[in-house]
Amino acid sequence: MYDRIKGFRDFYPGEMAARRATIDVVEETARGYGFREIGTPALERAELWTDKSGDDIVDELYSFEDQGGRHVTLTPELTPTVARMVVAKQQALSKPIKWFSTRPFWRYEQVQQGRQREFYQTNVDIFGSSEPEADAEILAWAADALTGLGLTGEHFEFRISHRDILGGVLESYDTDLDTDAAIRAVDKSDKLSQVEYHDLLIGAGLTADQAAEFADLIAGGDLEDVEAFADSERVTDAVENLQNVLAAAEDFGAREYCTISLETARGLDYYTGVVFECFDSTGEVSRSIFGGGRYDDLIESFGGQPTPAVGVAPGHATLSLLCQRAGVWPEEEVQTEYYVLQVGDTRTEAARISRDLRETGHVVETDVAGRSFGAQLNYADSINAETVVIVGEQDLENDEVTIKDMESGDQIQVPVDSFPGDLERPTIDDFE
RNA sequence: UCCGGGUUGGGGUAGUGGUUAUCCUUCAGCCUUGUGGAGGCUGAGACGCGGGUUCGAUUCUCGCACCCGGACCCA
Repeated sequence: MYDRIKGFRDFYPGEMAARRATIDVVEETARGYGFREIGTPALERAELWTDKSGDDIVDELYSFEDQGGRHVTLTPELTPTVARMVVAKQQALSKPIKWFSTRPFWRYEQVQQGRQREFYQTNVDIFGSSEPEADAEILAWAADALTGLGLTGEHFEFRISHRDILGGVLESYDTDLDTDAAIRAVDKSDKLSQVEYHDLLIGAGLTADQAAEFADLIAGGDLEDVEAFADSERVTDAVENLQNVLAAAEDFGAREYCTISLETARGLDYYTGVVFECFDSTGEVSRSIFGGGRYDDLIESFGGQPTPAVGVAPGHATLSLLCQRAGVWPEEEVQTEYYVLQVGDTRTEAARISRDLRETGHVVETDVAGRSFGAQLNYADSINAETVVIVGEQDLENDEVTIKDMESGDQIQVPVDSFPGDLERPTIDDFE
């Protein structure tokens, strides 16, 4: 016996069937918006990450030197790869560029609930539009994908904010402020006590009074208050942009899932405008389900023409947790439409029937193990076969086969020549 | 990297410093070359790995691996 690698998972057919159904919903929703699927390498040059984030990040990468002496890494996220792809063909690609992909990523991290070292994400991005409609379309896609999975507004919410609101309000204090530290404090405020939160803000350079005032303002989430308080062009523009995105989201059917939450900061990295995170409304899944936002500077920083971008990337592990808590996770079982049961030397006829049934797109199994009647029926039951076609020597003597409905146990003899005939989905009901 | 809790056939479990490790389930075959979801019989299958203590360790002990939570982190 060999052990699995920690943080890597096997998916057996039952669970995989549920995952496949979920991925299909998410991807079909993206196709419906005209997002086009792309394929990307598992391995990239490590410089894609170390150049931007420093060598410390290597600790969290599955990176190594390959036989050609290249410093490579399993990709921990899609964004740099997509940015590279956009830059490489920037002139050739018609805008806006709307891409999606579902695939695994790898990070050497501590394993926790909803977080493995190999994990799957569906990335959905729009490049080449700075209009609020692009942000709203990302939100609308995410909302459609989740509702398509059977979730409702009772199960999830998008907490939405704008990077320039926090930054702009902080800027309006005329003190020497560590803005990044303050934003980091806001991002963590959920998990901190009020005292700890205020202490962090004070540590970033605010006075105690300012910290309390700032915390109240941000927690209040009232855009007009914020705008009036900061009284700066940057904040005014940000508020207007956020309101425009929400207005578009209204038309796109996603507004009802959005809550303004200025405490949502989404880290510090490449986000530049609207940011949002999806949360479990019941609070049972404590961390955010996924996040997204606008990153208008990234393409340029990868050597391309300035190109606005907005995207989101739901992880399938947290998505699965959310669906399970909500009771809408698909049944974890395999499905089979027909089992063609052979008794005696009936392979030729059984094969013909199996092939005919598969022609019309059905899942059809037949015996490949030389098993007895009882054992075959047992197996048919175990694979959830809906209909069993018994091709037996006795039936064939009368030029018949037996159709058996597995749920009711009812069965009926039908002429072998008329099965499956022209029927798309023959069941016992067609012959009674 | 750190903290807590775990690990006995495929799954779920009982138990013990010393005979053949308990029970349920599962799987395979048979009873039954013609009827699964009922029964009977037969069979398969486990003390996570390594070191230590001991005459003897699945049991005590240490380390490691893996699992479940959590902290940090989260591009």
